[in-house]
Amino acid sequence: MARKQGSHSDITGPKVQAAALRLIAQHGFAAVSMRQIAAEVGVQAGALYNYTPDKQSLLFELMRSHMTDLLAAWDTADISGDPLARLEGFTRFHIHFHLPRADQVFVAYMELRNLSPENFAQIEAMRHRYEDALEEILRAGEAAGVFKMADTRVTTMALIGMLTGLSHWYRTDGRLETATIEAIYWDLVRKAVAA
Amino acid sequence: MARKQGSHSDITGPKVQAAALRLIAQHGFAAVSMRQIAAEVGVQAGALYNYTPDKQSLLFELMRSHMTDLLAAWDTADISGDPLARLEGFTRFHIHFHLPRADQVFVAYMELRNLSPENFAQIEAMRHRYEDALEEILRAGEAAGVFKMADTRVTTMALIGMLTGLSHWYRTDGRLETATIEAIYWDLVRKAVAA
DNA sequence: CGTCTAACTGAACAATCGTTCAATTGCAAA
DNA sequence: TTTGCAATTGAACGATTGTTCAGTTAGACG
Repeated sequence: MARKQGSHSDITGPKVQAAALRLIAQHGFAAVSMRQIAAEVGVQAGALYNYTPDKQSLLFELMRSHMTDLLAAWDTADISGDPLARLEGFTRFHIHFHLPRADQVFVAYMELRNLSPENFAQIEAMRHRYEDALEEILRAGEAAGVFKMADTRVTTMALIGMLTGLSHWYRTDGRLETATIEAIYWDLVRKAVAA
Repeated sequence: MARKQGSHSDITGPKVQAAALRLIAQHGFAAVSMRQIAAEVGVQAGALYNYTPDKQSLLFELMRSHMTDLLAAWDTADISGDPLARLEGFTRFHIHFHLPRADQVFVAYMELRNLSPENFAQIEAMRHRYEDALEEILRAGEAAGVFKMADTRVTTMALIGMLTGLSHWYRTDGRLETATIEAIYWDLVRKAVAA
């Protein structure tokens, strides 16, 4: 019979994820030990194995849930309209979603090489779905004559790179609000693909 | 009395650097052991300490020499002319320099958090000098009225991010030549900051 | 040809790694 | 209040870590 709500399990589980995310983002997966994560949670190392079968699965679950959240949020966002409006929607959605999730973005980008081949393939597939969403918008705009690019696939990767790079230097305590950043980046994106 | 040229030292030294660079780029600094590097070189682990005082210094030297090469190449490039020509020069220089150095770029970006605070500060300062070179071009173009941006500093970071992101997905065995990539990216950069 | 020493080996060091598991704890249900 | 079991402890495991160092080797020099 399972424990009721409020039992330690329901509290410790999320704590493990949060501690692992923070520590891995800061020091890197290979540099963080299970004992460090356990200490941050306030338990012994052995207790972590009630919440993950092993260290690799812990990393994978962090990345998988981040990508799942991203794709779910994108589906919910329901960006529609003409290609220009959809491109603006994608740009603002990307920034709005990623800026408050600095640790997740960091881990999802930096720790890909520490995933097992099977786990890597799953994350990569999800990332690809997200990239394809942008590429589809660009192709629609190209077909409609409102966008003009030398190479659509390369432009997709270039814009994704520009948007993702933002998470690597933006600081929430800096001089710029999220809304300001959104406007600046949208200006760059819009002009870059303008017909 | 030092050994003459052709001694093992002159051969093993570069081999250590090359092996460390390749392995760290592939698996990450913390995930690579001194014994793995030694095995790749063809020596025992203890022999590495003829070429580096410790593992941390080995990483720092890889990053320092990469950044030194970059800044030296930029100084030599001697990009001049009107702001538009200089921006094109910077864009093409960046791609031309970075594309054949995928491992160095990877290590220089992914392993910053594994540097000691003093070493980090040095690398960061060099990176800043490079970013400033782009920012100066953008400001000159802005003053001349040939560029127009919502925020010059943010645009600098956005363009650097876009250009650097290229190294993360570009494969030398892919469908696109370096010259083609240069042209595509220059097209995006030029339009993004156009007045 | 014999000498010297840079280069390297191979073993050892204490520390730390991920993971397992019998024993203990403490709360919820009966 | 007693019972049952989820949650956790704490110790242990074999493996591996970065680093040191006395001893061996081999190639260039006098």
